[in-house]
Order: sequence, then C-alpha cells, then structure tokens
Amino acid sequence: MDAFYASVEMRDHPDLKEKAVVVAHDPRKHNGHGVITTANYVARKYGVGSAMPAMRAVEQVPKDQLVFIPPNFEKYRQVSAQVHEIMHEVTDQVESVSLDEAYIDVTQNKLGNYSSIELGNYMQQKIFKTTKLTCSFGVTYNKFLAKMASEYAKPFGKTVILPEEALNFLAKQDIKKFPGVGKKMQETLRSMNINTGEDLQKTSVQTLIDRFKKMGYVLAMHSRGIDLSPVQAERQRKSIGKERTFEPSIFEEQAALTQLRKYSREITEMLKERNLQAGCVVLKVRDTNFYTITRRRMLKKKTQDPRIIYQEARALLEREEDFVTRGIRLLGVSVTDLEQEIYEETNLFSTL
DNA sequence: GCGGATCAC
DNA sequence: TATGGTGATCCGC
Repeated sequence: MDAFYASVEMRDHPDLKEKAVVVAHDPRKHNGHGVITTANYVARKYGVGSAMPAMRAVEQVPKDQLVFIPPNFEKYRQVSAQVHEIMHEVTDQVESVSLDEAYIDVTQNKLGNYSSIELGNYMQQKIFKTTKLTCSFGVTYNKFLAKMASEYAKPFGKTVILPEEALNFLAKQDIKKFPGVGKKMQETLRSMNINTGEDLQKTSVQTLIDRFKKMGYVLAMHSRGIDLSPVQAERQRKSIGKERTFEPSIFEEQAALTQLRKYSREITEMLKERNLQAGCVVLKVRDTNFYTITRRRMLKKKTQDPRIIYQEARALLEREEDFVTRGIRLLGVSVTDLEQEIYEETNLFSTL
C-alpha cells in the first residue's frame, strides 16, 4: 500500500483568519496552536476568563479591550469540502480524520500512471490554487508513517519515507510525536528513560506490552515501522453528542432541564439526517470543581424520538441532585449504540 | 454493560 | 492558574 497523509493549514486561510481572536492591542499572532488554545491563552492573559464564554458574550465585551470572534465553522466546512473534492479527483480511498486532515491510499488512482509523489504534488498545488491554503503531506508505505512524515513536512512541504529509511527516521523522533502518546504516556515513558523512537526500538515488545497493554504493543510496532491498518474510506459514526460549558454555572434544575431538551432535539436532528437510531443515552455532568461524571442507560428499544432521549437524560440527571446544588459547569448528552434505521416499515405507512 | 481515563483534533 | 467541544478507544470492574 502506498499511504498518504495530508494535513491542511486551515488557519492560514484569509477568510478564516479572524476565527481565533482579534485583540485590540495585542500584537500576538497565532502561535501555531489550535484556535481555542490561542483564544484561551489571550483570554487568560487579559484576565477575562476562558475564551468560550467570552466569545459567546462578544457583544458585552468592552470595545477598547478584547474582541472575541467565534470560529466560523460553516466556512471551515465549506473549504474542507473543496479540499476533499480535490482529493477525490485522485481516489475515493480517502479517510478523513478531521476537517483538515486525511489519509489517502494512493495505491491506485483515477488519473493515470503517476507516482504517489506526483499525485501528492498535484493535490498540494491544486489545493493551494483553489483555496490559497498550504498543506503538507507524507508519502510512504503505511498510515502511521505517512502521518509522521506529514507532520515533519509542515507547513508546505512533503516527506517521502522509503521502507529502508523508516527505522532511521523513527529513531530520531521524540516520543511525543508518536500518535497515541499524550501527556500521561509521555510521562511514564520518560520515567522509563524512553525519550525517542530509538529508545522505543531498543525496548522489548514484551516490556512495552507489560507496561501499556494494547497501546504498548501498538507503540512497539509503530516504532519499528509497522502498521497494518487499512485506509478506511467509509467509517461509521459510533456516537453523537452535545455538550456545553456554562459560565456562570447552572444552579437551577429547570435551567438544566431546558438544556437537556435542547440537546435532545439537536441530537435527534443529527440522527435523522443520518438515518440512525440510538440505543443508549449518556449524560455528562461537571461541577464547579471540575469533577466530572458520565452516567448511561441502555434503551429497551432503539429510538429517534427526542422525548425518549430527554426522558432518559432527565432521569439520569435527577439521580445526581448534588450537582445542581454544587453548580453545573458543564452539561452534555450523547447517544451511542447507533444503528442504521430500517426504512421498510416507515415507507410502507408513509406512502399510504 | 458501565464509568473513568486518555488521546486527537 | 484555569482548564472548549466532539468523538474514539482502552481498561478494570
């Protein structure tokens, strides 16, 4: 397989630039982190609390101080669709990871007898021409390496890794570059004196399994350049959820219930768009101390009915009265155990 | 099956 | 010191 990973630098788009924060007096520009991170950083620096509530309250923010502009997700989606269109010119084997990243299996392509690198160049150029966005890409023999290679090529380059080069390339990488290695795993690995890909390569597979179970195995394989996972063009969604942070927190049960009703409606809409039925309702609550729980309940029958989702969510919340007393900072509902809705019955009746 | 933890974006 | 929203996966029970 010739895998390919493309990462588009969306924040460079002229129409998306305003998405983060416009700060009246702050010379600071995007620092390379995510939108919200940037916004939070500035919010913190200016002591106006966290960014999201501030963005919601954009009208009330004094003009001479900070102006928060909420991200324009519609625009994001629009540009993302353009990018995906270009990718699909090459092949339909596109596994989108997020709005601006995708794995592409270019073992076969629609355009003709071109090398993976030529196909990459083509997409990169076309994306730049049509959207003015730069993107980086990696070309190599599996997904994992392609992602690493693409990261290495940021913001507007390409990295090609041949099979015989993989071990050497990986040996030089810091462990935090490996997907799946976040804050916690990094700490543990460093405490074991494992800091680079080379260290991982020198650690026995068994040692990594003993310490990190499945993730250890995956990490061991990755560090040795092995990843057999296929590019999955059609991945089905496994859950749909809505959540929101409240600033100030909610202390009224009625207010919380109103939110639950709203979530239930929104989730139902998404279920209907995708013709899905939910089999389980999950409630998520966080109090003012940031203590967070989730509570779930399987449904007797899969549903698409907002009233049922609301009822379950409400029942779950009512068992957690203390949260209302202590103040709800975050409230969320999601549904899982999704199943494609069967048409036949409904069609039968709706046509009558 | 449930709930917490961790991770990616 | 203050910590957004959405979704996936793993692990222990």
